[in-house]
Amino acid sequence: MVSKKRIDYGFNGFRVPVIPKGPRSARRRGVFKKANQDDEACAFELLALAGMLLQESESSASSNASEGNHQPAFGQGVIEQEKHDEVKPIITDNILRGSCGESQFRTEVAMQNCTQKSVLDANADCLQGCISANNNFDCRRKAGADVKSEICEWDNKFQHYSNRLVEAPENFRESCDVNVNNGFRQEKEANSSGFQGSNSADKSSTKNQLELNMSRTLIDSNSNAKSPLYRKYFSIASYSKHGNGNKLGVRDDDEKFLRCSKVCTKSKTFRSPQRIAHRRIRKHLFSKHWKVAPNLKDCELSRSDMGAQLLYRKRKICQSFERSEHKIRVKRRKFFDRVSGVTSDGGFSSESVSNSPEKGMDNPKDPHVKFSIKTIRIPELYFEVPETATIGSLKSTIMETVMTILGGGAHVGVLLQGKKVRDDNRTLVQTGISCKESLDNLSFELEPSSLLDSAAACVGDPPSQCETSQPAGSPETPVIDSEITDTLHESSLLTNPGNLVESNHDSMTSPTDPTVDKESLDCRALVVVPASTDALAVVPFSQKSKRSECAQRRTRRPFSVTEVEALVRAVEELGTGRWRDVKFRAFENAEHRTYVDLKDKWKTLVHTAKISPQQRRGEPVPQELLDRVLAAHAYWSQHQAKQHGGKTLKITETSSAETEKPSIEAVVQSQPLVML
DNA sequence: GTTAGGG
DNA sequence: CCCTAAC
Repeated sequence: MVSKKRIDYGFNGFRVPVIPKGPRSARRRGVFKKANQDDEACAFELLALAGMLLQESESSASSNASEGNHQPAFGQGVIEQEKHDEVKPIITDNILRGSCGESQFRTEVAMQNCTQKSVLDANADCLQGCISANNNFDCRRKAGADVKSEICEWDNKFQHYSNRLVEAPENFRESCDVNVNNGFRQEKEANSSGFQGSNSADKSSTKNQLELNMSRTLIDSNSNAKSPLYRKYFSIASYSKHGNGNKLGVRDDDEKFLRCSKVCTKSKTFRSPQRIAHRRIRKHLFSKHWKVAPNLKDCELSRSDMGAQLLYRKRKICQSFERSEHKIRVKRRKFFDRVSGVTSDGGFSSESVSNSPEKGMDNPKDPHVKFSIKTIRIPELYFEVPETATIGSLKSTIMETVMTILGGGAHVGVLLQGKKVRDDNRTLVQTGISCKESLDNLSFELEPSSLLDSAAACVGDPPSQCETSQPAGSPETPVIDSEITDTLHESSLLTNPGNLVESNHDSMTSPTDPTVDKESLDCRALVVVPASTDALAVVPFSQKSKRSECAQRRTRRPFSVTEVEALVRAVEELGTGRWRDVKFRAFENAEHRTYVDLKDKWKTLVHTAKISPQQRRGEPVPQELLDRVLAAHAYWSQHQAKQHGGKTLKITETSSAETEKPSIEAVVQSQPLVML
């Protein structure tokens, strides 16, 4: 279990545990306790090495950039490592973390234990090639390369290398020596001379040179970390080798690897543990990350399947890796959404789309892509509310407008990287929406029906909904339907005081029944499903059901003080039974105010004037206006029967003649209201 | 189509 | 603000 734990640990981020300074602490930690897990131990160490190799590869990429090729002695056709600006496999990324802390320590240890280096160095190269190829799989896959053939290539190299390792360990050792002395950029020479089979005549001299150079490079690495590659190398040596006279007292720990090292150094049994180690490594690599063919034969038998699975698993890795980051991204995005508020998409768009890859990808034959829309952005809506408006009223105002728009009829649009995908017959795979990367660039949009070229979009809708069509994104008149046009029209007017008499004193406060808001939500176009469900979170109602089952309620628009004043003045002039005239006189251009609305408002004004100020809600109406309301109400209640058939002026004259209200008429005459 | 009144 | 009877 310990070994497994270690393996997991390595895979969980390749945080190679810091080797304790003393055997006791090492034992206490139980990090390297078990000695009968040699294979796993080797695998682990190799994985750790792989991490450092990769680290080296990255760091040397910059320092040795001018040197050209710095690939390991893995073969002539080693796939070039791409830059890392793209999504990297999790294994690579995590490798880079935490493996440096003890490398120094290992370097010191390795000074005295370098004889076994070649064996594990071979493994290291294998792993380097493996992971390098692994990286390239992902990158190339994204670039559209033939990954399958690359996989085969990698496999061939692996096989070839393994055979070399078995057949000519001495030659390979020399090649490793060269590498150690000169670094990765010497790999070509290593391949041509040592690896391909050089005479091992001055093997001893090579060895001496090796040790000499190791000492030197140790200094180098100690001084300025010029060659982390060597640290990497030494580190492996320290893991595999466990000499006596270990000054640093890690013998205890190293002995845990004694069996492994012993086995590995025997030429007869050399093959098997190495194979096992390879296989283990591969197995773990695959099982942990790819869950694919555990050995070469399997790979050879079905390369294509392997390629597919590799791709699939690799994608899975990336997805699982990205998921955590994606959460952060989503959070940030949510935050930004709240801050920014207004956008210019010209429609509703889901700003964050996520999926659940691990479940949806379980069956490669019929993968499912799950979506959940976590935020909805509402663009192109402008509100102007007084400073005294409550948060609740603001919410209500926004909610009502949103619901009005949604109720006006919307269709779901799919945008990939900001571009609309119009072909409804294409599959997700064909469109490229089946992978996680594209999901990040996927968004949904609620398109207003009037924007659709399809005539069906307007079926059953009033003609005005089609007439009001305007380009989405137009800041002035984003159009969903006539109702919304109306709403937004006024809203834009409100920002334009010159167009509206009531500009500066408008109130969006809700002075009346708050339950209206709740009622208005009952039959809206969107049903937001709780995020816990897996289904698409936003389910648009069909227009037909909406239209037939629930006629759309108009946006609630509380009367402003200005409007109240105009209404009072008109009623004072015209009386309470001529709402059509009142409409034409004072609200002719206010299309959203019907004479029924004016009548209702007068009714509520009378009621408001009769109740105590504490009972009143909404934006306060000046008491002076309310007094006039009561006076006019009383007057016209008395004179209701006397005003038929007369013009305003005549009535006024009559009224003034009969009653005591000449001043009212004077005011009305002198200041006719013009409402837009 | 308007008015009036209840909801 | 909606609904609708009544006109």
